[in-house]
Amino acid sequence: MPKLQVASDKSSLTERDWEQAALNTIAHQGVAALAVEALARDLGVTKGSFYWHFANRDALIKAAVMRWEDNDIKTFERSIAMLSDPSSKLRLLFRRTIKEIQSHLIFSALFRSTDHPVVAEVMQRVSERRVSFLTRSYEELGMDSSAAGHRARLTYLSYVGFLQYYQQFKALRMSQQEVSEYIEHVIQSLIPQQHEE
Amino acid sequence: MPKLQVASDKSSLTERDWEQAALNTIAHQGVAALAVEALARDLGVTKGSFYWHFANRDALIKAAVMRWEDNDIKTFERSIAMLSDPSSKLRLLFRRTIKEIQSHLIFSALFRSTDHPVVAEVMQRVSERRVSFLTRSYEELGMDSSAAGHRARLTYLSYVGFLQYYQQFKALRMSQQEVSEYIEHVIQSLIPQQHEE
DNA sequence: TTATGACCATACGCATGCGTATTGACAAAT
DNA sequence: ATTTGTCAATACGCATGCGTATGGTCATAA
Repeated sequence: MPKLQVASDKSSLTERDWEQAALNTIAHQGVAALAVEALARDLGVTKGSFYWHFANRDALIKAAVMRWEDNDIKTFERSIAMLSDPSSKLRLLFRRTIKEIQSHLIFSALFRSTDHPVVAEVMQRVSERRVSFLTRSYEELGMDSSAAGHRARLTYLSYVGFLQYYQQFKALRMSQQEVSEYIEHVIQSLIPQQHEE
Repeated sequence: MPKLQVASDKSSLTERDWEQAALNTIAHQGVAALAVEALARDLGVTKGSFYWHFANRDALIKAAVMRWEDNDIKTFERSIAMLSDPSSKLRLLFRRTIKEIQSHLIFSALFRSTDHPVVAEVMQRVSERRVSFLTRSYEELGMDSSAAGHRARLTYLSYVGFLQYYQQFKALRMSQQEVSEYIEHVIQSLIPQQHEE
């Protein structure tokens, strides 16, 4: 009979554990660097165990990436989507860029690995959702549909570029302070200000 | 005695030929996908030839990437640097994003491969040069030093993000027309307008 | 206490890709 | 005509990494 695995019981591994470890590797070294034998080593077992839990490497990637997407959606809906003022939404979203680093690192790594079909599919959906959200927010701030769409793309793509730059040259330049100032500049530059007279 | 190779003489290959082929592969499949045996196949020879021209794979990457950087600098200095009006410089630079696709594809591919030390070094220099140029241009347009720096980063990183998105989902969405409109929106949004009264 | 199912180790086959060693072909110089 | 230097083919060794096959351990259910 199947065993009921409790969180603290680390006597044996579950699919979840493997997916979690996979996401960790992806975050720091990218999808290409994800090797099952290395992963098994990290988890203190051999790959004989891996192939009991998953059919192959691709199945792991798929499961891990979809778990990330799921978590991404839930986190978003528990925070930003609950705000009503569009300007506040955007500001919070922008400032989020430097919090919850792990999730952003995964995002960035996945964005660079769209040669893998499953990853491409997921990043497709993620991009669409985020750009749509941004477009709606800019429309609510009074921009016309066309401008809002372009501004949404500009916003999203500057986010993509920032993460890539920040991740790859991280030991480099730009203190935490500078990053904060940069984000505030972006807020000033991209979010239309409401001058109520 | 060494043979003097003319451009049209394709009876045998030169270092340049290998570097050119390497850059082409990098542009379309990234640095990681660069394999000497596959490259030799593309050039119609075997790898026995490759190791006569280069010590190893890394030497090829280094030579190819540095050739690209060199060409990048020269192209820049032959066009944009020659303009005097900073606003014109920036506009031309932005609109360049959709021309000379090959060079942009290489840029984007290299930016995703900074795990390779030589590539990291080159992209480091390239990034610095471009951000510096943008910063100076924005300052010439009247922005203060701090704002100009941030705006330069925002500009550069949105460029990085755009290329990555455009490359990876290229068959997808966004017609040439849409891209043009997007670029014009970016120009409007990021370049301060001179209202002379 | 025996049997079953969950989890893992060991050992293998196979493909890819780097780098080396050796030999060959062919043009230009002597 | 012979030699020398340039470019390339062939064949090998080696490492990595995927996937499979098979057997072992250990808890729990019967």
